[in-house]
Amino acid sequence: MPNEFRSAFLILEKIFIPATDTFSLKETLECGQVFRYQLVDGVYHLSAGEHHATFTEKEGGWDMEATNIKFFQKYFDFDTNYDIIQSKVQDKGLVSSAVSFARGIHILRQDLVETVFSFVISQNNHIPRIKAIIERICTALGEDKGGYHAFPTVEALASKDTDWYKEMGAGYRAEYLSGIAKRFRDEGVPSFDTLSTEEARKLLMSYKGIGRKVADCVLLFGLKRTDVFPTDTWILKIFGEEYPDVPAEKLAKILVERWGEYSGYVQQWLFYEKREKKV
DNA sequence: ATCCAGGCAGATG
DNA sequence: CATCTGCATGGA
Repeated sequence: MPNEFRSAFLILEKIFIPATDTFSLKETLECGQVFRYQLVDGVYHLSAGEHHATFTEKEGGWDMEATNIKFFQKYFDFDTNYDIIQSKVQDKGLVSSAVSFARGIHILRQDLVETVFSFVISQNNHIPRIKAIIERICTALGEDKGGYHAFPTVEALASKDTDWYKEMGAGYRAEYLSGIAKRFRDEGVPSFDTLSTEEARKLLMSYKGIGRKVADCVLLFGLKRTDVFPTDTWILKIFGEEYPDVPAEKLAKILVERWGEYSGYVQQWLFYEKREKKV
C-alpha cells in the first residue's frame, strides 16, 4: 500500500505545546542528544521508538501532531520542573551565559536500544553522517508505519551481520552494532532499574564498542541518569584551560563531583552553547 | 587535499 | 595507571 494511503489512516492526536523560559523545541532537538528529526519548511518531523510527531511553530509555541501524545509527554520530560533545576545550577555558579542561551533544553527520555545504537554510531563521527546512518538502518529494518519507520526491533537489528552495517555506512563501528544487537537478542536487553549509576555504567561498558563517553550518553538520554557528565571533544575544549591535559574520563569524574545530580543538564547546556557559538 | 568528527579497543610504557 | 595508535567514512 502506498504511503500516502496508509498515512491517511494514521490516527494523529493534536495538542499545543507552549514555549516557556525553560522549554524550547528547537534547542531540545538540535542540541545533539537525538538524531531522528528533520526540519522541513519550518516543520520539525521527529521519530522516536515506534512513534512520530510533527511540530509547526505558532505564536507562543508549537502545534504538535503525534501518534501518541502521552508518549511524547514523557519523552520530552514535561513532568520535570526545569525552573527549579535552572535556579539550582545558577546557585551552584553555572555561568549565566550558558543558562540564558541553552536553558530551553530538556533532557529527552529516549528508548534505551535506540540510544545505544545512536551513540555507538556517534563515536568519532559527524552529526550529518550519524543521522544518515541511523536513517538508513531504520528505513531498512524498521516497521513501515506509513510516512515514517519505527526504530527496528532487537530481533531485526540482530538479524544483520557486520557487513550489512558496513553497507549502511557505519564503518568500523559495524562490528560493534551487530555484536551489541546479537547480545541483546541472546541475553535480553538488561534492566537497569535497580542498578546504581556506576553499576549501570559498568554493565554498559561491558559491551564492545561502548566506552565511558557513549555509556554516559546512554545513561543520560536513555535512562535519565543526570549524575553523569558525558565528556567529549567539546567538553574537553571548554575545560581545557581550567584542567589542562586532563583526560576525558578523569575530567568527567571531576565535573560530576562539582555538579552532582545536575551534571547532565549542565553538560547539555554547556555543550550546546559551545557548539553553537564556537567560542 | 588534508583534517577531523559527541571515541573505542588493544597494545605498549 | 597513563599514553599511543589504528580505525571507516565523508563533509569541510
